[in-house]
Amino acid sequence: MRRDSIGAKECSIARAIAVVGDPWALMFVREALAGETRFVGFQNSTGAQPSVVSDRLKRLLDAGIFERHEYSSHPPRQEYRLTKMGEDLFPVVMALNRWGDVHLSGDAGPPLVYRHETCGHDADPIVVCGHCGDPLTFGSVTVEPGPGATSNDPG
Amino acid sequence: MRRDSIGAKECSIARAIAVVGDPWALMFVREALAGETRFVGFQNSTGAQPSVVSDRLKRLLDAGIFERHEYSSHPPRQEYRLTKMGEDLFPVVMALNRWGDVHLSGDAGPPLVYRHETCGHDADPIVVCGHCGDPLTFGSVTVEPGPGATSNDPG
DNA sequence: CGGCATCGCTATGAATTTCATAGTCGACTC
DNA sequence: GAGTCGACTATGAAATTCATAGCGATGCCG
Repeated sequence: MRRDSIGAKECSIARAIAVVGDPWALMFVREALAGETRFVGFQNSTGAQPSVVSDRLKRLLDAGIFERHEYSSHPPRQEYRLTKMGEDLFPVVMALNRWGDVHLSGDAGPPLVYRHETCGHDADPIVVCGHCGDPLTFGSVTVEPGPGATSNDPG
Repeated sequence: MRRDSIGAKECSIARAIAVVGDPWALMFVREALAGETRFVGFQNSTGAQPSVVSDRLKRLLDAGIFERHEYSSHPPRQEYRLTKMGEDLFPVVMALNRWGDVHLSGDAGPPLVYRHETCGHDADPIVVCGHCGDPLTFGSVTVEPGPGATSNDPG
C-alpha cells in the first residue's frame, strides 16, 4: 500500500493522518494557530523552501483547512487563514505539545508554556471524555463499529 | 531547512512532529494502541511494505516509543510493545480521531466509535485545561517562553 | 523425511518526493 | 531607475519510499 492510500481506510484516525500526517502540514497548522497568515511568514517561521510552502498550502487549501483571501490587489497580497476545520486541529496540536513537553523537553522544562487566559493558569492540556469528564486513558476506551461502517475493514 | 531539522526548533510541538509527524509512524502507534505487537501484524494492518515496517519500527524503538521483547526463542519471535512514552500518545491519537470523525466522516457518521468503559458512553474526546477543566479553544490560550527557553527562537 | 507455510526480516532497483538554488513578475519606494 | 519585497515557479540533484524478491530459521502435515 502506498502512503497516499492511508486515507482510504475506514477509520477516522487513518483519514486524519492522510491529511495532516506530514511534518510540514502540522508545522503550517501550528504556525497558523499562532497567527501566521502569509506565504513568506510560513517560509521564515518553518524554514521550508518556497516550493514546499507552495505545495503544502495548496494541499491544505484543497483539504479545506486553509482559505485564501486577497487582502490587497495593489500590490497583490494573499493571506492564508484557517477555516473552522483548521481551527479544530487546535486540540491535536495541544495534545502534541503536551506530549513533547513531558517526553522531549529534558531537565530544563518546556521551552514554551501555554497560558489559559480564561483561568490564568498554565494550560495543562488533558483529553477527557465528553460525557463524564474523566481523563481518557489507554485501556479505558474500547472500539466498536460506528454508523459510518460499511465493510469489514476494521482498520 | 530540511525536514529532519524540524526537531531542533525550540518548541515541543516541533519536536513532537519530528518524532511522530509521519503517516506511517502515526499509523503504527495507532495499531499498537489497538493491541498490535508483531512485525507481520503491523505489515498487514497498515499495508506498509516490510522494508517500511522495518525502518519505522527501528526509528520508533530509537525514539523510545516502542520496546522490543523476544517472547519466544524457539522459534525466535519478537514483539513490539509501547513504552509509557508511547502510551502517552493516546490523547494525540484520540484528538486526531475526533477531528476525523467531525470533519472527514461524511453523512454516514464515524466508521468506528470509541466507548469509554468507565462511564459506558461514547468517548467524545475533548481537550480541557488541567487547572480549571474548561475546554481549551483556539483563542483562549496564549504563548509565553517557558523554563526551557534558551534562545530567541520563538518557534 | 520432504514440502510447504509462517515469522521476521534484508536487498535491490525503480519511482516518487524533497531540497537547494535560482529566477520571474508586479508593485512600491527611495 | 535601482533596489526591494511579496508571492510564487522552474529545475536538476539528492534523498526517500515503493514494489518485488528473497533468505534463514522454525513448525506443521503427511
